[in-house]
Amino acid sequence: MRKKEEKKISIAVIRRLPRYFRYLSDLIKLDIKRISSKELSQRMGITASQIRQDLNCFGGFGQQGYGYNVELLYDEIGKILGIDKRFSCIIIGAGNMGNALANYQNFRNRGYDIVGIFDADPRKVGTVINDIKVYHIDDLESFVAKQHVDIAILTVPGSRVNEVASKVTALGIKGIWNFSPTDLKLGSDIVVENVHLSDSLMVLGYRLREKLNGSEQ
Amino acid sequence: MRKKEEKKISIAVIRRLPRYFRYLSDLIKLDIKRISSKELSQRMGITASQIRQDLNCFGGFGQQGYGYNVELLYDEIGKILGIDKRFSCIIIGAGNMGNALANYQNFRNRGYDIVGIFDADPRKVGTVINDIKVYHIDDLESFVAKQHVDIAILTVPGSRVNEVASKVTALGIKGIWNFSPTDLKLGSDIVVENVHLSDSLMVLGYRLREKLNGSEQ
DNA sequence: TTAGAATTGACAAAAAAATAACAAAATGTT
DNA sequence: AACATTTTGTTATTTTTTTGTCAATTCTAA
Repeated sequence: MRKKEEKKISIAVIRRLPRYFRYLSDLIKLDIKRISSKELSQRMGITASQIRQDLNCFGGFGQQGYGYNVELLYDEIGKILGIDKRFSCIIIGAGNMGNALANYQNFRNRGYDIVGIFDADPRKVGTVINDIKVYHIDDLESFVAKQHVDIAILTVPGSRVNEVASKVTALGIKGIWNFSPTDLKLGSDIVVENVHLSDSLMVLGYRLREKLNGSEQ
Repeated sequence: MRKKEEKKISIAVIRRLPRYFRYLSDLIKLDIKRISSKELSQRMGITASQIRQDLNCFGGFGQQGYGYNVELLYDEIGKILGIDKRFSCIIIGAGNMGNALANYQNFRNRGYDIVGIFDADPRKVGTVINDIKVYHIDDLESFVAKQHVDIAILTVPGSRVNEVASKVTALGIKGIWNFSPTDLKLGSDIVVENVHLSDSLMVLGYRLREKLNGSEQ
């Protein structure tokens, strides 16, 4: 019932956790109290074996002959993902994507507070997006000196992102959520998660064309 | 020099292609004419072996003792990704994310034309975003009857997405780029590419916390 | 209370992916 | 022109990931 000690967990497993979390959240909404790995596997379209093995990386949350208690499992995965802890985030780049992210209420629910938005455009500075103030990028240093920031969300053009990322790193921010198409070249003491939308779209295009061509034959 | 016949290419390889494409584009901008798998591997932070093996899934684009011709390789990967072909896309959901995507010029450069935006909110209908008209969701059927649509980009709330996805599927659209946090339950004749932003952010949070805790010890 | 059914956790096997190794071919150098 | 160097394409090996199996445990129902 307690957590396994220090067996390095693969990133593939980690990336599945939010999905489990979503499905469990849905089960709670449906007022389902218990679930077997078999039934969950059918809902999620993966194997029961994988679910059991994934969950066992973190400890035995289930019970033989019974399955998993939905609410308990939800809480446990939430703890693993750190939903109970809060992160302080800033958005750099008040363009369309920055705007969209600033307006996402979901992030706050998941423990991510957006405490400021930064941009180089003086016309944007001083405005407010979803109750969050827009500051000039030059005020980033003094802002970070006053208020701790865990994560910088970068929605700046690809041409600027390396410069901004260096600045952010120099200020001691340890996490970057990068929306620019450019890969960041940074040291190993900073965690970067990329969201390359164009890449994703191109993969969709490839798969779609493959499917369409395949059905012609 | 010609393409390998019908050896099924894994999705892991496909997902790396856009990244190769980006790096080659950068090399062209730097006016670099040739590159070895070794040098590219150093730039990209992966192994040379992987690059050679990935590229060989599609054919021998390199030359022993020389390496790869940057421009040629760029063109070949472009062809594989179908950059030369065009896709007709619509955005469903004219909220913040829909707006942001409608304003991305990059998609058009990559062969993805956004030909219409749809929303249920009558206040949005009739407006124009980045020269693209916003229509009422009820006009989707007649729109699709007049104009072929390959891909639907879904930026609607999670609560609506299944309903919208069914409608889209019924109209014969074969590709979905899904931005809602909900997984879509659809038949196998439709290709779905998910962009689960919350999932990505939670993974960043996990990795960041792991790093911070790890350095404490 | 007992027997049968269900289901996990752990381990084994299989499959997939990544990396390494190397012969073959082209380049560059003297 | 000869030879050392570079570098690919391909095959072999290793590692990682996924899937399958089953004893042990708990539940359920008579």
